[in-house]
Amino acid sequence: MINEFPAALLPCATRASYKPGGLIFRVGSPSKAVFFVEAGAVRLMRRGRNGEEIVLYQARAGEFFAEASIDSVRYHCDAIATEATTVLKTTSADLLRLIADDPVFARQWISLLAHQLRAVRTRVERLSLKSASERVRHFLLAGASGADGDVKVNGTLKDLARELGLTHETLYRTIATMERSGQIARRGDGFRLL
Amino acid sequence: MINEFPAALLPCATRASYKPGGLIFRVGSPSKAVFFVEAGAVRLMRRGRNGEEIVLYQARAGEFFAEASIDSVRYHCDAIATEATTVLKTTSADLLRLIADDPVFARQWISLLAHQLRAVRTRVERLSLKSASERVRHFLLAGASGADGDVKVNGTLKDLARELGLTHETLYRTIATMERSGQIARRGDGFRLL
DNA sequence: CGTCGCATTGATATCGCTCAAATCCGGTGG
DNA sequence: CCACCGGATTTGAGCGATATCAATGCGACG
Repeated sequence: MINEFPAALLPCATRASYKPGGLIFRVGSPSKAVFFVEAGAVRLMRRGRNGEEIVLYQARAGEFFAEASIDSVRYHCDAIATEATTVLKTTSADLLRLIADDPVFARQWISLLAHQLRAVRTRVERLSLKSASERVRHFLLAGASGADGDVKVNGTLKDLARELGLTHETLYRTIATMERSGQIARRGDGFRLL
Repeated sequence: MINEFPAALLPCATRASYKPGGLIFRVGSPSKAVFFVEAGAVRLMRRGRNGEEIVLYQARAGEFFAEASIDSVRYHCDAIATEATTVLKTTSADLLRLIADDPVFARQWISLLAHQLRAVRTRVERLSLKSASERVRHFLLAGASGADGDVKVNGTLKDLARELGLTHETLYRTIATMERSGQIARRGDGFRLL
């Protein structure tokens, strides 16, 4: 897995900084670049016809975003910095050149895309669950990476609610109910499945 | 986009046939191969804890599946033929060799993964919509490829319901309501957004 | 001709959404 | 240091949409 910006691309990359709420690109604009988050966080989102926010992806430090736009003409979503953020951006052309010239990098890039694909499919699976508590349980199972089984939540619970396809009120209530009935334990921003 | 099996892989590929309902691989078994559907259809699915089916992907003729398993140890879902199906299967090792040796194929494979990624993200967006009619509308907008704006539904409406994260009863009712109120038109297995 | 699965519609219950209000907490400016 | 502000968190009340259970028709297929 790539979690550093490839050195071979550094010469062609440009650095950009954004304030919280800053717009990086907009849905429908020509997709010329692929991005890498150096620091901060970026939210990829679209708006439904009623104006509700749909978060497609939340990219954090060390992650690429808009990776799939290499052979797409336009961006399919808005990209907005949720905090103070610096990104590196390369043109699709440069990236394609590196892929063509460097088989090792091509292999890494394929791994990256495959990993993303598995992650998004996991999310589809989660959103296919009909009950709120099942989604929370699925989330905790998938994220069970912490040593003691604790899952740390990045960002606010409100953000998590959006990721789970729930309103924040429902998520708060669901967490409270699951905690009371002894299904999960909570410690600060960490959760554990019991 | 790749819609034929790459000739360079043919020597290393093996062909297999399955009857309707035949099991191709099971969740948790070691992922050694990547598959290509020659004819028929394959459903990638998991089961929730209540036994309900969650369809992750429906692969049809000319499509790969389990593409993301190249650098994964185990399959994360079941693969089942929904009709009489023949597949070509290659080992991950052979595929990786081709990627390393043939930059043009590597490029095509990256396009394939990027395309899959966009498709799954579209589905996440759809599942994030809270109302049944919004999901139907979103589906028809995304699939608006037909000449006269008609979207042909592959498979049964029951399958579509699963893809939209709805029960089949709700989908039937939603379609009926939208048709009565003039939002969509229906002609056999084709639908149009008005 | 019987069976099986899809399509369709009805009745009902439940879960999550919506609107609303109160509290908490971190940051900011005076 | 304190007052204030905005956003997150939490809980309440009520409603509506969707799931669930149930029944029927229909076509395909053996």
